[in-house]
Amino acid sequence: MTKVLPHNEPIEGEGFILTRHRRESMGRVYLEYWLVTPEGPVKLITPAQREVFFIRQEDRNLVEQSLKHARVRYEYKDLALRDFDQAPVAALYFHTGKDYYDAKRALAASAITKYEDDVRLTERFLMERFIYGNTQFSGMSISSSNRQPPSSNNNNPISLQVTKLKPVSGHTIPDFRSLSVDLECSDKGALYSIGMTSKDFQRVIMIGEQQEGPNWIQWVPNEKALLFAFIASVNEFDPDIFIGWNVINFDFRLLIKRAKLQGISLSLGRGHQLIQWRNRSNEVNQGFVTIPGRLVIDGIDALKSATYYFESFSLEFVSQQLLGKGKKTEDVDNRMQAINHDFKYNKVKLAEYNLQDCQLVLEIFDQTNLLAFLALRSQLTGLELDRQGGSVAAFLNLYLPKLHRAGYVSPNRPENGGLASPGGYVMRSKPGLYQHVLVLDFKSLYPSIIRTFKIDPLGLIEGLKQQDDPIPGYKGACFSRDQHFLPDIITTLWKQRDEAKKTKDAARSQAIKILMNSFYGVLGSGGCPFYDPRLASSITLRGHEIMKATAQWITEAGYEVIYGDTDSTFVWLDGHYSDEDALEIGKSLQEMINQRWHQIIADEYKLDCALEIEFETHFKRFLMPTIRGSEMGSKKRYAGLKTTTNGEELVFKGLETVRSDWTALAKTFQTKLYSMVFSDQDVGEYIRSIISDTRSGHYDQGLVYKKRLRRPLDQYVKNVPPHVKAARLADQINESEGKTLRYQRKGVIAYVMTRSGPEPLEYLSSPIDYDHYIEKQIRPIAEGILPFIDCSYEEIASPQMSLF
DNA sequence: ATTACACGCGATGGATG
DNA sequence: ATCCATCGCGTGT
Repeated sequence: MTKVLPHNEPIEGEGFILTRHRRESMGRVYLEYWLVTPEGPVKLITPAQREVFFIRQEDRNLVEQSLKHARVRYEYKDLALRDFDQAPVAALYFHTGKDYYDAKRALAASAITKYEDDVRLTERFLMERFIYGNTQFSGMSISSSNRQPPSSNNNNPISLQVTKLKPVSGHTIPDFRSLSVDLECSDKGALYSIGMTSKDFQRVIMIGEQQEGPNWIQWVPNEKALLFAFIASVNEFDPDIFIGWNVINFDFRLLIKRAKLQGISLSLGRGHQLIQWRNRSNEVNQGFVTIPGRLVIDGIDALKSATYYFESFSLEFVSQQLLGKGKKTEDVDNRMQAINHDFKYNKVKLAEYNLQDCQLVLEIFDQTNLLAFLALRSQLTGLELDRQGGSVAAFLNLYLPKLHRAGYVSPNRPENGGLASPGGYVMRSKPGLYQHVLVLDFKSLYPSIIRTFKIDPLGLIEGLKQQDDPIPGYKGACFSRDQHFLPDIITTLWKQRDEAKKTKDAARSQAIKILMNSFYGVLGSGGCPFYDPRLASSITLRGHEIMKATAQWITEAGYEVIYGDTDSTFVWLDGHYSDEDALEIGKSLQEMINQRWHQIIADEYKLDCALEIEFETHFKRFLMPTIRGSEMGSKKRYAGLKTTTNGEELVFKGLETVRSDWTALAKTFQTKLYSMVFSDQDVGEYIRSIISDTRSGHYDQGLVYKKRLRRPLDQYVKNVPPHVKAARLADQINESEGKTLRYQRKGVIAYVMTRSGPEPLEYLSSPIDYDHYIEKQIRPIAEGILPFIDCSYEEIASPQMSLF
């Protein structure tokens, strides 16, 4: 394909929006979008745009006085739009960022209400055109060949002046060119080498004398040359996306720092622009990078946003879990030593190590389909590919353009975070050791309530204007029968998800599920401009009603409901049933409940019912525990035994086994103990053996507590819990030995309870306090289940105890 | 660079007697 | 010595 295009030729095409930028020149604002297209990278430049926000027309005089006083240049225009109080609004337009920000400041000072003054122009431009992820573009070419520096290769991207941008139907996942990057450096941050891999590319740039080794090693004399060689490699490979492990806050952060130190411009952009670093507010150690035309995506962040969860997000741990392979386990201190040693004496080995890390990241992305997931999310929400969180922004992207067309501007966020709304209904439970417990779940309960009862911000406003026959909500809410958007947005997503499930497109189904479930959270969050307790409560309190009525019907059908949480109902079949009988009952309850809800919602509300309950699980054995030291049934904690295609499976919810802050000893013990109880085995001997083996040191490896330090170490002031004691001890020792302090700014601490209190695992010095583990890890677990088989821990344990 | 609330449990540290 | 409110964490949905 020819790269040098004539100037001012018409071009059109289709692509995925990778990066968005706002440029200002000659007193005008332009937007720049970099696209990934089948023909390669394309840069779109929009015509000049105006910044905008809205005010009430009644405030015009005040506003104009204020703006005049602040010497702001603006344009005022009355609009046919209203705010949620039905007051007519006007737009204020600005040609420059300075005027826009000056105006915002001036109006804030005089406490004049502004609307939508925090919508970024790059986003507004796309959302108002209903462009989400992909777009169809047409425009005129801009020749850029004469603007390239001489060092550049022939990868001249296509640039064009946009005349039209349109949404695209369909969801093509672009074939991203991704490059996995990893740095090696000294403990002071001096660079040793940079590794890069892709499907068809591998290179390690290494500082050192040319020597024997694989041809993918490029030798450079010093750090300056290393950085130049890296920039050259990037231009040569021309990646859309850099990937890596903690790649933003470690690798790129360090690259920027070293380049500054060496006085080098780190021009990694597609048009040779500089990479930019921005600090996240309040967080010194975390930030973002901006590279025009390219993205940097961190594997850890990406996995988390796809709802992967690992005990540890180290590259080693995650590779083992996902790929079944990793690198050699290593201690952080020793690893640094090994790298320093290899850099001196074995550079080829260091290069191989460097390359291996790149390769593992590449394989993790491949295995998990992460980029496809992120692209799908971007296509659903219009958010940037690398955006984390952003539920509110996603909602606004989908909702605002529709709201404007319905004649309204967005309200503002509540001043003080807003009042709390009730959450899900959690039934009191009936404790016991059961046979045959069925679980029935409402599928996506909150989205289905929104769909059925037309819960919607606009719908609430319209419903409250004396309408004929609004749909009742809670806390005084009424919803319009026909004016609303959210129910239809969810219905569309729901259908798309069913499609995705049908075609076994797990990434897509997952992305849709997350988005659908985020809508309730957004409406109930003070961080969302549409927050209204009437919206949130009309969802959750309807949920309460549905749960209670459902339980009532099951009771009337002759079965006992022993527990329920938000959208699930646990039904005990008291009596002897075969597996087939249980299955039949489950199905018939499902039928009955679905049928009755459809009936009620049609008869009483004249609405279509989107509620759907599903018979999910048949537990052959089930334990609903009591609250510790009480007769009351517990909530959010239970265990059960169910049959799957792979045999029997033990399920634990909320109990110690699934809690990361309990010891391996406790988890092993609980799993074994429950499985014995569920198969009616005698447990006395097992418990006694666990106690005595613990005391004799047999399980010492399993006595480690791991707990997060969720705040900086010096901010634990009201209380000093054991894990903080251990962390402080560890860093005291680190300091006295001249080592790096490891627990000052959040993290995870591993500690052991000794006779002199909690001690960090890495500096364990006192004898282990076995009594602590027996009393605090074994005993409570035994006491959670023994009463249900008429045993007491005292009786089982004391004969053994008396020997000591 | 702003989805929610409900819940249990162990430890802490001050109050209580 | 015991009680009790609170803290801190992790979890369920």
